[in-house]
Amino acid sequence: MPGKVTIDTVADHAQVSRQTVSNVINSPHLVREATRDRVLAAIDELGYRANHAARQMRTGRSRLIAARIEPTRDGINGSILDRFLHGLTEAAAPAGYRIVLYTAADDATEIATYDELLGSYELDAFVLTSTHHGDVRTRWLTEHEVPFVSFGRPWGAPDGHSWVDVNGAAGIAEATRRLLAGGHRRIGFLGWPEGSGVGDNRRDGWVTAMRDAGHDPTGLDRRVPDGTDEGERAARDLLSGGDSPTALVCASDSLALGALRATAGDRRIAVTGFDDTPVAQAIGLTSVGQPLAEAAGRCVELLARLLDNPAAPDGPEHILLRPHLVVRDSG
Amino acid sequence: MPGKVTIDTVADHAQVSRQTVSNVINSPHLVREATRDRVLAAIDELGYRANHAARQMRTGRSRLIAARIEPTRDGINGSILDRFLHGLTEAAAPAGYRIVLYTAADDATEIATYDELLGSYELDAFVLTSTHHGDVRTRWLTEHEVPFVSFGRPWGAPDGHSWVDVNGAAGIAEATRRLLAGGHRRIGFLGWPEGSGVGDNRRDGWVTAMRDAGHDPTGLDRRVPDGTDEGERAARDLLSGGDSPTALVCASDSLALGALRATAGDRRIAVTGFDDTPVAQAIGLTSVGQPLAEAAGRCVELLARLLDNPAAPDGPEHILLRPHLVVRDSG
DNA sequence: TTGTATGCGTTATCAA
DNA sequence: TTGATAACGCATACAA
Repeated sequence: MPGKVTIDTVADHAQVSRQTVSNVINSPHLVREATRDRVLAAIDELGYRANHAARQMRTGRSRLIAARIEPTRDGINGSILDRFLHGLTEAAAPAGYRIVLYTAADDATEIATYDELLGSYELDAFVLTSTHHGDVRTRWLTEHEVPFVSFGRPWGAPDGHSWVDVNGAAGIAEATRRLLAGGHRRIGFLGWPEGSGVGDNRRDGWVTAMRDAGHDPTGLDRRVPDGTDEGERAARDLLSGGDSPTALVCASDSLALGALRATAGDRRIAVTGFDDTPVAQAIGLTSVGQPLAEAAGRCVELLARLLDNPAAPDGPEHILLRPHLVVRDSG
Repeated sequence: MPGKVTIDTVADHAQVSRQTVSNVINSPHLVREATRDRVLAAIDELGYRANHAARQMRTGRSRLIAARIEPTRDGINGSILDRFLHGLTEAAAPAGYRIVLYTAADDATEIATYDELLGSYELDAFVLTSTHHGDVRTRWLTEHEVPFVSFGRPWGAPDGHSWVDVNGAAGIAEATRRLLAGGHRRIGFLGWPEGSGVGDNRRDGWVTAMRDAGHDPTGLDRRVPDGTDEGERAARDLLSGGDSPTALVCASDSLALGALRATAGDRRIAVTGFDDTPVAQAIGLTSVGQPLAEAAGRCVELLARLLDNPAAPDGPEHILLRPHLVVRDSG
């Protein structure tokens, strides 16, 4: 420990005042080049790094962004948000931000956590995930004037904030069209119960693709809670009738895995999943992959812009990313 | 925004000095009960929360713990550390700490990150993961007197620091013994090349269990880099000879998945994996599960103790956790 | 272009 | 048991 290097140490070393050092760091254009070089050299030589706490106290900004880490729900789908977190961490660092983690069981406790986090840590912003219908979190944050971006559209709510999302409908539509191009006509859909923004959107993609190709999707879908067993049951049900589907497009890899079990190795029935999870990779399931790293990067971009222009002259921005189909053996 | 509530606001409200408020918070025993109650009431009423930056500046402690998030290597095994992170976040919060994320491609850049993180954010401690032979990170942290705990033993290095680990050998031994009890005699092992602490340890479990049961493990193992394809090839190789194994114990779920492919649905050949990943759950693979939440909790415990007693009178502590076998269809 | 003075909110030291 | 004062390291307004 070579003694703490503060801005004063640097000032002494470079034979300038403390203020000049501060200017070199925060407003370099105010300082004559020769002076600046001397200060920079001193900073480098001494290994000076601005103390975060002191700066935060003065500016009120912590350069910390909070993000939630999920309490490991479904093992299959759980990994997506983790991958998003990876991306967030990687994108935030070069922008000078760090990611702080928190967990919350539901919206109410999440809001309580906001309150606590903001009160003591003075976080600069939040990245919300898993937005849904009737999401009270966005309203709370807006009312408290906390900068935030959501990964996920504000389903059913006004677009009062910036968000980044992936066009699930487009992804499912692409998967469906690919099957149509492959000669399939009766393509079923396994999705979630009505009312989930994400789920309804994915189903829309299937409906649109079918209609566009002149096929009536009526009766060809089942809507069940997410899960492998649920998917298996629904798929059996769908496949048991007369005129049963020759292909199944699913809203998640869990459902798709269940469907695959239901087809019991009958390779003629094509199955596609959603999210390109490790499970899909492992078992050779064709799946729609989300560009998570890009989504995370965009979130950081939007946030950085938001934080730099507190006046927000641009208004909220919305970015809709296209997913990509990863074709594997399953059809 | 009802105006910032600082310690002075509380002091005014409770008719005491600022210092007394501080004492109520940090050294309650110094304050008379009546005074304390009055202050506490004021704190509650005003919704006061200590400003983190100011406290940090004074005490030099940030109550922030850094942990690495992996750059999504193998999709199958990647999830383990994420689950560990979940546990860390959950355990840290009640102890008054938060987890800050960072990424690093290798040990060298990780050390550079330590330096930067410590210099500017003044993190209190680090949680290391994926310790390995010749790990330079632990030495750096020790030399710089940075408190840290590792999840993973210091393979081949002196136990100079506290760590938490899971007894992989015991887990593999248990899996092996279970197969022995089920009548298997020729039990093969699929592991990683020699030199990886974790891998060698897992293999030891198999060797020990076999020898204890009076069986010679010689020639019954293959050691390959982790991966599904590698596992499949190695399993084929192992199964192709005469007197081929009737069961395969694997060092990872990736290898086990490969082995499962090699057995091509021959249910008589039992396969077990390691880590109880989502993939194992999805395909019904028997696997050894690590108590990740508990490991994370223990890490926080050790860290908290370390940070409270900077003198470290206890010396480093070591905690070895037992994994548990999750039995599924695969044997 | 550079320097001086001040304050951010907290805790530690010391005196009362 | 309580209170006054200083100090942590930095950035800003203002003066030179």
